[in-house]
Amino acid sequence: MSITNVVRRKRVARENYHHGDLEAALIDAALDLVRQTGPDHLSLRAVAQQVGVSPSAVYHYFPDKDSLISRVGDKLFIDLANMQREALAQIPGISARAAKLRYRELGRTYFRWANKEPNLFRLMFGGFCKIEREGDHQGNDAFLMLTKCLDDLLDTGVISKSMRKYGELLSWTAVQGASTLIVEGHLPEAAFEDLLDGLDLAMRAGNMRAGSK
Amino acid sequence: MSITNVVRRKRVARENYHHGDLEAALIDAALDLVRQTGPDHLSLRAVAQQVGVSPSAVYHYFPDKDSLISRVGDKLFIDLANMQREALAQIPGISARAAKLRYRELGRTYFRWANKEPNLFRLMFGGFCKIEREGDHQGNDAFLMLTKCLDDLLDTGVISKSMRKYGELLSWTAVQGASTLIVEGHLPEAAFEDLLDGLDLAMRAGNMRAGSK
DNA sequence: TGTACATCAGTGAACGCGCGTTCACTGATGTAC
DNA sequence: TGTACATCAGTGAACGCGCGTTCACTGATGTAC
Repeated sequence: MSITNVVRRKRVARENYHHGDLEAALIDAALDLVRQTGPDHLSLRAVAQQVGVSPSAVYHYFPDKDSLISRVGDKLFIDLANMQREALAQIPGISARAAKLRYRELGRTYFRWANKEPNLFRLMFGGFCKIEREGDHQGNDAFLMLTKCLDDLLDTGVISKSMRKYGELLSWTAVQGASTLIVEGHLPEAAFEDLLDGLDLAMRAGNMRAGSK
Repeated sequence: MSITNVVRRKRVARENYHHGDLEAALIDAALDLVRQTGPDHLSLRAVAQQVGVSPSAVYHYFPDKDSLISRVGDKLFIDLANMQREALAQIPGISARAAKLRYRELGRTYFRWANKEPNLFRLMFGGFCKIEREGDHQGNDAFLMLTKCLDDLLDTGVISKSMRKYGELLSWTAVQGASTLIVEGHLPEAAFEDLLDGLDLAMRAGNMRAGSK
């Protein structure tokens, strides 16, 4: 079947009896409902209703409710990575200044995402969706962007060689933890910028000569 | 009513018709069920059944299900703080070495808690229980212990004055984030000790002279 | 010490509801000739 | 181009269930005299 064929079929189908891309529509609807009501409280029937389809139709695309939720989780991780990619694209350049801005912006984007949509953040990190390849963070886009950022910071002499080793780990965990603690009300929102300042300073540990402005 | 009176009444009651301390028993049972099945999936009826009491009895002690869950959350925070207190008590002394060990043990206890009982950890930080006084972390026991640890590290010259300022924030967020990311399968378990190493190094940033072994 | 009574801590039935999942089905669509 | 047929993408009714919450109640307990 040619691509053209697929496209034509979709277009025609969408207007009539067949939905066209029900799978994607279900994921989007589920995402929207999670956003509004939280990851617990998501119901299959509500998702189907939102799309305007019978509950049983869902089972043509997902074996059960959990796998639908997992797919929503997958999409959220992709969305977050895309958001970070766009943020980085706004700050080009190989200067130390640009590298520093990119590093902070990467963290801010992560936090902003969490803070703006707490329920989506909870779905991602609250044990609702299974991680397919455990611990395989290396392969994911967001992690690669962080690695690139840290490499730039090292190359431009902003951070120390000795701290570079812990760069991804310390940055990711601190930003993740701050996001959770702020979202859940354990820390005030302003704490996030403080944390970025702390990370800036921390990442210079080991050779202060290179850490000058 | 005297204390003796209360105690006697409790003892007698427990054996007969009246439960004696149903409120605490319900919280314990709820905690146990959350531990097994996760914070979503907790049902009032199951809690009542576990205690051996009718579902409606719960309403003599809690206005609704959510407030029971919140009470479980409160207890968990207290339990964690107690566990940390006990861990610190095992490492007395005012030496730099003791201070360093206490600092690491504080983080490890937090992580061990999360890793051993993921469902309880999810209840605490997954948006299931309302925080009564938002952002009032200063008052809580665990935070005070962390502050004390960091003061000791500063006094013994292990960490820098400039990083001391960010001590609580950076330590708490990093440990919290690492716990979440490891529990949820985004990072391998071994990453936690790496993180502690990274934090040790980071906290010396600003004046390396003081950071010598 | 014994009795009458108020209070207290629970019961048990019922409410209305929404849930995930199954199943046989139907009507639209695409395809072969 | 027209027709017969297979396939595909949905429907809708039903299943059995467990849920949170309410309400009138009852039997045990504590208290006053």
